[in-house]
Amino acid sequence: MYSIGELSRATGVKVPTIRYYEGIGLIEADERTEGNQRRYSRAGLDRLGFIRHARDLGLSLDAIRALVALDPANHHETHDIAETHLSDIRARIGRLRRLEAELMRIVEACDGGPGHDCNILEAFGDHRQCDHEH
Amino acid sequence: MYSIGELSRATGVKVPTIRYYEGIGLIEADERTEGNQRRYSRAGLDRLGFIRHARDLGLSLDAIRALVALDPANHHETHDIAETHLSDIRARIGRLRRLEAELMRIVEACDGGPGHDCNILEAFGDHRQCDHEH
DNA sequence: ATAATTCCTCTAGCGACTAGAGGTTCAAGA
DNA sequence: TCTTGAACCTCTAGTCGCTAGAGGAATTAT
Repeated sequence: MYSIGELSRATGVKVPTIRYYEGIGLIEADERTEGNQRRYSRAGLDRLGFIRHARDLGLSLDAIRALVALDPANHHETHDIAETHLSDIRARIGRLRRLEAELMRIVEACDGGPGHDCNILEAFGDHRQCDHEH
Repeated sequence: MYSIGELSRATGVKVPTIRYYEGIGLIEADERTEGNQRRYSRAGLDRLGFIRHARDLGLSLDAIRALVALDPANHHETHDIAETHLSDIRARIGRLRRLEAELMRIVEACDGGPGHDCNILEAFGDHRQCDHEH
């Protein structure tokens, strides 16, 4: 049996976060001591490790809740959740790439040299110089 | 002079958001009518447009606050803020690319076919299969 | 004059935590 | 066995960048 602190060190999830997860019904302690302290089994540790990993992958707690509630035999849904998230990530990469291009344009609006004419602030404010919508 | 609704339509920033920006001291109405309604000048509109654009670029309100407080002649700092943000965005793209690779691995852990052995949930939970840290 | 629309302030909620107060329990050493 | 100190407990409130809603006042159009 692990204490909450041991669980925290083993998974990398902070102690208050573990309690927060319990508060929203994502995990539960397997037992409590006489003095009301949480004790976790190996299964509890694995479950939290799973959640940690999924969070690192960027899934929302809601998506994770769906994931852990799944019948392990029913992997269609698991697949769906993973694929939905994959396309989300791809969309985000695309958006960030466009931002990157625009920021490069803005930074290049000024070469940083002294006594130089620089319109970087104007470039920041001006939508019309962008060739894409946002 | 523009009403808050006109400002909202012109910039694409929602009315409650404009009031929120005022609440945190980012903008101010140039005047109030007898009946206490906000009225904005063209300069106010431009300022909000600037903020909108910078938000779209992913800058935090704090970064924007720094940006609008700058002396326009001092473009070193402006440059710095833009470049810092640019490298932030590049780091985020890198991270998302790694997540993409891992999610692809996870999705491929199951071909979705019926009656097939699928370890997608295990793949989700298992850090050891990743070749990178997170 | 009336009706429709926009506006006002204020409070509370979202996700996913994080920080702190104030008090209790546990584990290890003397 | 006692004592210390670390770890634990619950509870509330704060973070960021909004968004939603209540309940009422002002403006605009007919």
